[in-house]
Amino acid sequence: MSDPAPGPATFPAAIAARLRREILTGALPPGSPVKERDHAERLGVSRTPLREAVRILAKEGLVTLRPLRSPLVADPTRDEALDEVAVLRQLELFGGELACRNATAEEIAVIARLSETVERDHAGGDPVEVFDLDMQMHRLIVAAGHNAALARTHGEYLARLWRIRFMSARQRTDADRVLADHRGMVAALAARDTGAMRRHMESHLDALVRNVERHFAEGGA
Amino acid sequence: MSDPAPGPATFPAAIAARLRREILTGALPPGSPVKERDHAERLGVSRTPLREAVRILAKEGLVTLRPLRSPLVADPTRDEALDEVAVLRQLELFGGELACRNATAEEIAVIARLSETVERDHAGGDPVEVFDLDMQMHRLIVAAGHNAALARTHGEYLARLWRIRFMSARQRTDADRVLADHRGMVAALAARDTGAMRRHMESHLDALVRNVERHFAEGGA
DNA sequence: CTTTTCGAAATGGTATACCAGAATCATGCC
DNA sequence: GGCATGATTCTGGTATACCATTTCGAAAAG
Repeated sequence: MSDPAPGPATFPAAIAARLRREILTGALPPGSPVKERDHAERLGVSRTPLREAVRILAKEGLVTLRPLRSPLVADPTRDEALDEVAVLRQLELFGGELACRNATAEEIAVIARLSETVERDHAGGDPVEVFDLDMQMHRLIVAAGHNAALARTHGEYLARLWRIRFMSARQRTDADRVLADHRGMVAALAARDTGAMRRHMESHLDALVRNVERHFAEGGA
Repeated sequence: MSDPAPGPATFPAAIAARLRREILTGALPPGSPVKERDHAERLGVSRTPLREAVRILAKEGLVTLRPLRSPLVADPTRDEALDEVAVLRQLELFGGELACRNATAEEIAVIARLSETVERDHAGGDPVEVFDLDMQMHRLIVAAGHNAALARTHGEYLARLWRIRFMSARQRTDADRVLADHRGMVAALAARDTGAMRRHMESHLDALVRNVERHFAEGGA
């Protein structure tokens, strides 16, 4: 979420990254069609790689495919979003448990440093930047569990929920409690205390559920 | 796993289904390259849809993509497979818990009927058929949890682990304990007893872990 | 004025031609 | 004889042309 307008993206993954950014920032609003020719011309690329990029985004759940029709930018309902949060919760709790068991000292140190960075930059830093750091921390914790399949699937859910998380988080930051959760998670990880880790992660994830519910209650798109 | 040699598959999903079957049955052994031109000609289809089919299989984890190289039929190591089983375990346990809470009476009845079918056909029936029914039962239980995201992700893991599960199950059936687990799961579901459900599913999934470990210990491919 | 119908434009799906990088093998040098 | 090196062949990546279906507006019937 930093590059402004890079040159013509050549690989499908790069095209997907660009479209993903446009979707997540709202430049491509939910429900809008993703027409192959239009976006291909706009991005200075052929239909073939753009088509593949759309498929990548579809697999991530950011766009929904319709046979013989234009794909649409995904527009999950409240219940669908909560279902995804529920799965994310299970994946992340499992990741935390594995991290307590398998994380190396270096990984713990990196996570602790990142937590401090978030805490330091929280007040003055760019909210988007802080939000990305927060997500990166969760990703690192799961990665520290040393289960590649879990890390991959967890990453997919994070990507799919990025926009909702972002729009939920910017409404009310809950800054103090979020930071307290982070501190608790880092401490639990350092102590390899799976019970404490689970408690702090549950607190964190419960807050996410509340944020999402409030987001939709306030007519979020 | 029934159609012998259908006519030219026209849609990518159909092509993917055919390739999937060939991979899971071992016709395309793990590690073998999936060359676009060869298979496109063999299946009487162009490279474009076949390419998309390969991407579908890649997302399912059945083939691994390499930049500028032929994709390979996936050949997971023991640890990778066990990692995936561990995630499947979490997903399935969560599905069982949700099923106890959200399943309708009709869904419970369907699952109970299927369990009886498996039990009846187990002795004489085709092993492949029985295996598919077993997997279908797990799929139905998770689906009864009424969490679409969970069902989708769980289905992906089932597909990815199909071959290993199949080759593990055919070695030693563990028939009696498997059927006992099924009965226990159905009973727990009917009683909406999440604790009992979890215990029986854990028994089932522990057996799966043992099967996979034995499969690799015996030099499984 | 509303509704239906027909046709032109648009759009996704597929086939094919072309391009760039990689693998392979023959050849020549050490 | 072994190894580096080069050209040929093969393979995935991309662009483009063609086709089938859908869509949507205009025109005509009610």
